[in-house]
Amino acid sequence: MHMSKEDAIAQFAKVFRKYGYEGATLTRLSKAAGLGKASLYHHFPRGKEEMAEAVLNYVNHCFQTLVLEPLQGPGKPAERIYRMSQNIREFYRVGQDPCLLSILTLGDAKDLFDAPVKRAFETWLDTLAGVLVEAGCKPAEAYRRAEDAIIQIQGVLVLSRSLDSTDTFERVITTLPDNLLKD
Amino acid sequence: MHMSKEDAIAQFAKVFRKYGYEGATLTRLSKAAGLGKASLYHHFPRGKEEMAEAVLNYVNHCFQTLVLEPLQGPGKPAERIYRMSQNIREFYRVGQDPCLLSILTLGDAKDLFDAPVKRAFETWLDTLAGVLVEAGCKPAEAYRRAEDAIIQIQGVLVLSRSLDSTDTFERVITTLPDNLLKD
DNA sequence: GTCTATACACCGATAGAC
DNA sequence: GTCTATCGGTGTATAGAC
Repeated sequence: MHMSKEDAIAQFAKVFRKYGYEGATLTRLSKAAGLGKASLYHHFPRGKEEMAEAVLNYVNHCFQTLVLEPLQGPGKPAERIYRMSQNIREFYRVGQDPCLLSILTLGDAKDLFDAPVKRAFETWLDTLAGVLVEAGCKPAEAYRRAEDAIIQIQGVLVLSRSLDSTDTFERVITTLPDNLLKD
Repeated sequence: MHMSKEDAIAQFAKVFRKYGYEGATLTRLSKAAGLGKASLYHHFPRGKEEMAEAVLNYVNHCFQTLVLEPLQGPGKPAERIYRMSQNIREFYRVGQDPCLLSILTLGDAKDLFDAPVKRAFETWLDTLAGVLVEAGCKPAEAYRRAEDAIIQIQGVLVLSRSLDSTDTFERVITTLPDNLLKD
């Protein structure tokens, strides 16, 4: 391989995010990896489905590092939430990248990946709500606010893509910590 | 045709929403319309792209009737916003239907439909902001709140689909009018 | 206006040379 | 480990009978 397997998977992620599961054809994946189609099967014997699994694991790993670990790490709750917000800005490239998880809820991919996608969102919800409880929120209120934050992020990704603008994404990310911690 | 052209287009809409533009194959569209593939070309000579255009027009028309007209119609701003919220609940079938506009921002469809999709969101934003101005908001604040409302709706559609639950959708729609009109 | 049959490109996947 | 060549299937689209 010209690039490492992890680099290839990172390139695959771009293809799956942009075209969705059905639109991520072996031709596109092959070009993204700089390998012939047949060569992909040496690294991913079960084909496209295995490539998508690898992408999902890779993205979950990035998400873990950039979003979840800052929330669980040291520092005051407010600082941790600020760190998460800044890293979310990076993770979604200022709203220019669609969320891979949400992409995998469409078409054939939904049936293949609904369990891990659901788990990923639940983990995010629980982790964020945990920090808010630590900051003094009652559990029910913390969970509601965590939901609202994730809704805001997913929503602004859709709107940014539709309007082809990063302004609203910036605004939402900037105001996210205060919205979570208000009162 | 067993069904009217409009009925067929409504069936097409389900296919495009569920599978995306690339995943909406002629075989699936053919089954949805109850017609052979070749027959589709009698009604939509330019093929799949023309079918997607028809779906977009149809959905925009439904959206106009259910969401925009209530906002522009008679009654106090608060009543109109409440009516919009209830109709949004219906329009997205309590969060069980993905937003067709957001679906068309992915893959090949993005290049084909980005202009009309952008226009649709801008119209929604402007109409909603107009009502908030009428309710006493300053224009900048009204626009910001309109953005937040649409972000919430798009976001909760993603989350509802990912968690396979309608609870959060119900909560967001219920609290939407108060959030828009608070203070 | 709908159908069967078909054209041709591309799909995911495999065989086998190197 | 990567390639070319190829498979069977399906994609979009068209021709022509009825």
